Amino acid sequence: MPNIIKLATWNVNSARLRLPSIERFIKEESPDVLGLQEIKCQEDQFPFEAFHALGYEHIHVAGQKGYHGAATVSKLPMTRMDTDFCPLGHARHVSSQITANKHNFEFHNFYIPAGGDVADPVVNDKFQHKLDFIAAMTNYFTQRAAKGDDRLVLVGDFNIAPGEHDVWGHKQLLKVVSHTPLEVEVLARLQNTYGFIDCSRRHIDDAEKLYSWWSYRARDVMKSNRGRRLDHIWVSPALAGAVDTLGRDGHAIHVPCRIWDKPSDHVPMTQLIDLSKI
DNA sequence: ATGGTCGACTTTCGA
Repeated sequence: MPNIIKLATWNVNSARLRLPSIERFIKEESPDVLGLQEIKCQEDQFPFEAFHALGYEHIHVAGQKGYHGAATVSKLPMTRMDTDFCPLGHARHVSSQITANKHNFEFHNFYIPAGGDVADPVVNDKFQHKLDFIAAMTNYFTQRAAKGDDRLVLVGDFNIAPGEHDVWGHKQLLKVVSHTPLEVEVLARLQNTYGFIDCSRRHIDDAEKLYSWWSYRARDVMKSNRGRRLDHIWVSPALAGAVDTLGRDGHAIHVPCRIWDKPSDHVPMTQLIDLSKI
């Protein structure tokens, strides 16, 4: 087992329909652990065999019929954790304790609610649900943070682009769900519980545009390039050294996946973790 | 200019 492992996250918008693309991504990038969101199937419909054939022996699925859903597939041994964040009972999260070279870390895979169209919790239940879901995460990690120096990885589709250069047009999107000041604030509050490190910005300047999602509705999606950085990989401070070994080269947002055949509207991202530094 | 497109599973919802 090498000392450097690769973690990945991808909102695939249907695990079954996207399976050929997922297989291609795995062959190109060989992640050791891959968190999937929006699998859009029940657990018994998840393509376990395809992942087993690619060496992912360990699979945790939180599925439901038709909508949402998260799954984590891993080459490394995992133990399922018992956590719950969704007030509506949606399958939007799966937490796993992972063992790598005798080191343990937790891998929390999230699909935070998108929040509907109107950025007002009074008139839009979906926006309120998004805030409630993030509040449940914040409560959980606040309690955890009081106890010690845990090795945590949080990944997934957070459905919030926090920074000015995490969207194609900051001013144009200030009232658009995913980039409102209120969402940015509650995400920062979640991040502050542990002082989570935003891996995409660890070695890339805040002024550089970074996107992980582009609407299906856009024409000439890559030419117009009206993207948002909705997907995230965060690590707790105990893993800071483990993400710094390779600097900027340790992280990647795999933009070309957006123009593969039958693409997801999100692209995957990867982060290397140097186990010798934990 | 306020559309437009996906995917699952229905005659519509969530994104």
